[in-house]
Amino acid sequence: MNSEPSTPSQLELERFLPYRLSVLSNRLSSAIARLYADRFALGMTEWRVMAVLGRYPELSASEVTKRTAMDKVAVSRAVARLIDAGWLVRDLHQDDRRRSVLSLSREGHAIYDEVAPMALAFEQRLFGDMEPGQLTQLFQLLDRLDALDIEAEAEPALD
Amino acid sequence: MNSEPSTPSQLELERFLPYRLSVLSNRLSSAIARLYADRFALGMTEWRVMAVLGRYPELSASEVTKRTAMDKVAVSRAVARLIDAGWLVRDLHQDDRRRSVLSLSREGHAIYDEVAPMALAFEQRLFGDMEPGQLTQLFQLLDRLDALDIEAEAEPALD
DNA sequence: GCGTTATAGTTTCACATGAAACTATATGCA
DNA sequence: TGCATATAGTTTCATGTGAAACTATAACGC
Repeated sequence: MNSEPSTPSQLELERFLPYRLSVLSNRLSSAIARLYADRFALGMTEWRVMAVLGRYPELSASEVTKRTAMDKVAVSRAVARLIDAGWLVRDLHQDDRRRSVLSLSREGHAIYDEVAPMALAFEQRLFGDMEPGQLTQLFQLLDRLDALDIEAEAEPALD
Repeated sequence: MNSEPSTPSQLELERFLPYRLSVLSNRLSSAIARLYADRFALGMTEWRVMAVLGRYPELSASEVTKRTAMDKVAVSRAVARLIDAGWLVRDLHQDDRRRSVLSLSREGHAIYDEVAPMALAFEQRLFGDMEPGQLTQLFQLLDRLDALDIEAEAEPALD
């Protein structure tokens, strides 16, 4: 699967960047999931919610939605399961009773404290030996792509 | 969502590369899917099968599986749907009647000829303005990560 | 205040997906 | 040959997922 980019005129899956990213990212995601799925009964969506709340407690569900780039249905379900498991507590916002206020429970935080370092070590293992400059470039690329308004492109006027 | 890498000790989703890749790749995939999902009744798995067979006809299902990095169940289903739609034809291998021999039909190839350039244009729009050297580095990074034996890491001995 | 509209979050439904079981064919070996 | 094992591909089943509908609360306009 080696490759050399150069404005190809034929679609070559191995050299097609969106495809390469998709395959890679799926591999990484399931490898990371293996860090916690077996030991704790924890899916990727649930772990993402915990990861955000471990760092930023007291978020509402929609704030979690924004930070995790998951949709609100997924967050709702993940939160329900986490509360059910006792790893998350939900309060209501004082001034706006529609909003929830989510935080990890003591047990949830214990899991977070165990899983987060494993995730970081994993990342370190993958990218740790890159030169700082390259890493910076990679992040700049990611930032640039994130900022791109991709959706509007496909259809001139999407309803 | 800006970021600067530096062996962080806290898990910050915005700076966690596997997460960033996952979010980006999902965005790209659905943007590309929008290129064909509406116009033709075509899912991502089916398009990937068509993309491979458009370039390399006469593959077996398991060869498609390898080239698309999809699992064989997904390929099997995609192939069934594509045959049903009349975009794919399946023969049996002469010497090994377990193996199928898959190729796009005339209609399937017409669709391929229409979608493939759109996909390439999309890629070009995203990555076209990168410097060649940077692109080469990106591909080298992808190749390196693809080659990494990630799975074995999570559990010392996975049964 | 009161009707309209917006927002937070949940539930429903229809569909996609992966693991495991299964069928069919081929290969290895006594 | 005939039995064990491997491989190609399909089907089944249980679970995950997003879009749309829905409920509840808040904000806005008059």
